[in-house]
Amino acid sequence: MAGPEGRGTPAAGGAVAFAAHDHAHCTGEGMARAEALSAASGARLTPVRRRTLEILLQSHCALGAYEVLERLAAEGFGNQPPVAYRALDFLVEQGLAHRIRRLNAFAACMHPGEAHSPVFFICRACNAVAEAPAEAVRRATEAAARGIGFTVERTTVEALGLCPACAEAGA
Amino acid sequence: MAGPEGRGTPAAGGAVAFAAHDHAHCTGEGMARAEALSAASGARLTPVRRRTLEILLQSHCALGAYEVLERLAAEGFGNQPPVAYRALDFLVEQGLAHRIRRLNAFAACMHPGEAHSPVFFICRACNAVAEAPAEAVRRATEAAARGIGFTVERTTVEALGLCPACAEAGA
DNA sequence: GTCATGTATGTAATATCATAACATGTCAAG
DNA sequence: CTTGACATGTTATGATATTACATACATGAC
Ligand SMILES: [Zn+2]
Ligand SMILES: [Zn+2]
Ligand SMILES: [Zn+2]
Ligand SMILES: [Zn+2]
Repeated sequence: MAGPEGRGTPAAGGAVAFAAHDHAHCTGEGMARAEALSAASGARLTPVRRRTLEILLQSHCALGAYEVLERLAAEGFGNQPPVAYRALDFLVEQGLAHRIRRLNAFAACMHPGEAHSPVFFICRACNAVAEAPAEAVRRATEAAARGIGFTVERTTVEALGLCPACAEAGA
Repeated sequence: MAGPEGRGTPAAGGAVAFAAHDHAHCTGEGMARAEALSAASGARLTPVRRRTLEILLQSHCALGAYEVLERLAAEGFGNQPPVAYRALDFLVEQGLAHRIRRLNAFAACMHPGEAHSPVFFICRACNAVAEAPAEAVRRATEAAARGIGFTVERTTVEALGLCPACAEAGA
């Protein structure tokens, strides 16, 4: 129902991409890709999981587990934390969503399927979040790891700063 | 009193550096640098703050705020969460400690003073943590940021994987 | 000195995030 | 129809973090 909203002020948003664009398209596209990937991998995209992904895509924001839970519960799914955490963990494992640790929140992946090591850019003024592929960052991290004999399996890269809109407004 | 210990099993550690080395030296050296930097910048390294840094340096591990609090309280400082969080936040702001989000923990900085954008390597088997400078990672992140008009102020880079010891043991 | 001001600390209460443990339901293979 | 694997629901609790307010301490005017 509601447009993009979530963490941060409603006015400011918390959008997963900075540029304006067609949300409905994102959502439809995202669900279609998720379906395809799940079918291919044999992962079971059950009703709660599917709906959880839709919620993330529709909100187009980073949402806390309890925000997701609220929406799920309002639609007749369980209303206890594990319901949301389990669905979210599944999505993260399948590469359909990401966890953003600085915000204690989750966001639908903008590039599912493609092998990617995303960087998240988080605006400290409006809480908007953008996911960008960053192969170069991954390579640099692994180079540093080799120097100390560490084997990298996953990396979390989150940058805090100002989105284009807030930088302009603040200037 | 106790040697290095904290998050994770006492046996396994959670050390802030993988290689064996002289803890006492680290601690003394670390406190001396902290003193010098605080004097230079005018920051007030008060008793709680000073002791908090010592605790991090001595433990030589990533410690949770409540673990730090426990130790502070045992020495007569306040025993409520804000006491620990305030001291830890101060240290992080001054660049004397880092917050490790994946572990909900804090660790003394191994390279205070030097401008650095650290990468943390976290062993998923033994919880050991190593801090490594990674200028190349910062540059790659900023390059990606420029592409979308984002202004980076701080970055968090945490890599999960296997430390040399655990990789060998597991192999 | 003492007064006002800013900063640091102490404490109580509460908010927020996350998981453990167990019960119930669903579905397909045997 | 039973069994086993997996998903979901629910209760309870644990772990992490912050708000709000009270108190103490420093510093610099007056
Ligand atoms: Zn992604
Ligand atoms: Zn912004
Ligand atoms: Zn450091
Ligand atoms: Zn290890």
